[in-house]
Amino acid sequence: MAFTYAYPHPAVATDIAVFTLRRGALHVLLIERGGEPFLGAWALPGGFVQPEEDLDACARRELQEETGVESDVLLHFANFSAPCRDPRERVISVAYLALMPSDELRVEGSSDAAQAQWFPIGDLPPLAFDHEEILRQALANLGARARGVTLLFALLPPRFTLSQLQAAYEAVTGEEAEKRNFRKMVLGLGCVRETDDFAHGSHRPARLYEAAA
Amino acid sequence: MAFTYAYPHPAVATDIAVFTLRRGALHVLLIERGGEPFLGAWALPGGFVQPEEDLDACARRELQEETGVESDVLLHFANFSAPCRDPRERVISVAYLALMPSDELRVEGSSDAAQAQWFPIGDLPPLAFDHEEILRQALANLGARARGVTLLFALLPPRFTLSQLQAAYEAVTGEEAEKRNFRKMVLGLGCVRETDDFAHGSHRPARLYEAAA
DNA sequence: GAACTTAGTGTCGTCAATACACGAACATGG
DNA sequence: CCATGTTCGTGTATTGACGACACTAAGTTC
Repeated sequence: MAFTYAYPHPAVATDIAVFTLRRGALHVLLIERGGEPFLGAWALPGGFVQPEEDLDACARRELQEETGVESDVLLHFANFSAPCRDPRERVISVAYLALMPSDELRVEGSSDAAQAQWFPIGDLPPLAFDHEEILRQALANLGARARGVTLLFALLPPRFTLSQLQAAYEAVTGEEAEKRNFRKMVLGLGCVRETDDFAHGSHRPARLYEAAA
Repeated sequence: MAFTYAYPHPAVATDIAVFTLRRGALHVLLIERGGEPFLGAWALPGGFVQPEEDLDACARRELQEETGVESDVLLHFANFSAPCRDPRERVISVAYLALMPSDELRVEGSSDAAQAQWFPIGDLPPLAFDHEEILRQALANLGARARGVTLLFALLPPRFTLSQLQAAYEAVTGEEAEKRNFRKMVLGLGCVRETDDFAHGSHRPARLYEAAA
């Protein structure tokens, strides 16, 4: 066995708050725990870091394992390290937030998760561990970063209308935006490029945009 | 022994980039390592998390032990978790940045540190581990947060002149500010309160300000 | 083809940020 | 003590950004 430092080693896990939009409302993905502690309770997906991966890779792997999806956006936003946040032993949680377009949801259970399910923000069950606090901070962080707009692309399909983008903006920040000003801002930022195609289906078709190079 | 999760446990440490201003230039505190690995190399202060403390407390304690000072500002900004960043075993580093007024420096060595010393940014020795990368990110993060101005109070004595504040702003962000506009901005933010005292010593005395309630 | 619904646009007023120059107050040195 | 030098401290005019606001355009649906 290799040398190890003479200090106690805590367990280290990542927890991921995965957000998506469904019918215009922000939802978060929760799993029902399949083991102790908190058997049967809802929790954020996540798991322990493996020896050969860094924390980003751990979060990406756990997300893949527990939801079957890969997210372009996977952002670390805080650590949670209270000594007793897990009743069994010390676990330091490295918290990430992830975004995905609602199309790509393939919610599946796994060994650690009896089931996985989307919950609307604002109608959440009680959560295991300190996950309510983690989720609170994830939402605050997401809201702050959403002002840059580019983050929101990860909540939308590859091509989207400006109305969709605005709806995402409003759902995430909680603030209403004025249509003309919002469009001016987005186009002014230069972060979208217009395509020649239009979204049909309801009333007047809307031009489709995509993320700029 | 209590139950432990059946996953390998990495070592977890905090590393702290402590900044101060000396003669108008931003400096960072480095220690000369007193043990292997990287014996004799310069490194950021830091150390392993103890069972009964959370990460913030760990950073605060290490800062106290290795520099003898307590900082009001101690901010987590990133994790560093490449599996091989420490040659002996896996160590996940939780990186903090701290600020302190140049008055309060009591640089002392310790068991882990042969000596501690302030280095000007821009004239740094080679650093141990991945500490050069950590420091780079700390500087970028500090620069971004300094625009809020309130963070800068931690670099100054309790009462300071607006010229001092502006010098701190310029040293940290690297950008020059226009005197009248800078004062307008600071006073407009309402984050400082003027006192009835003045700083004497050179030429015309400058009014002293303090952090607003 | 009439009615409905969403898409898309331009202007004006207000406010914030920028650039810019000089008199005031004190220290220093002759 | 007076002249000089240095930093402190202020106001205005211009410009660009942001917010409010109402109507026409284009398809869909009935």
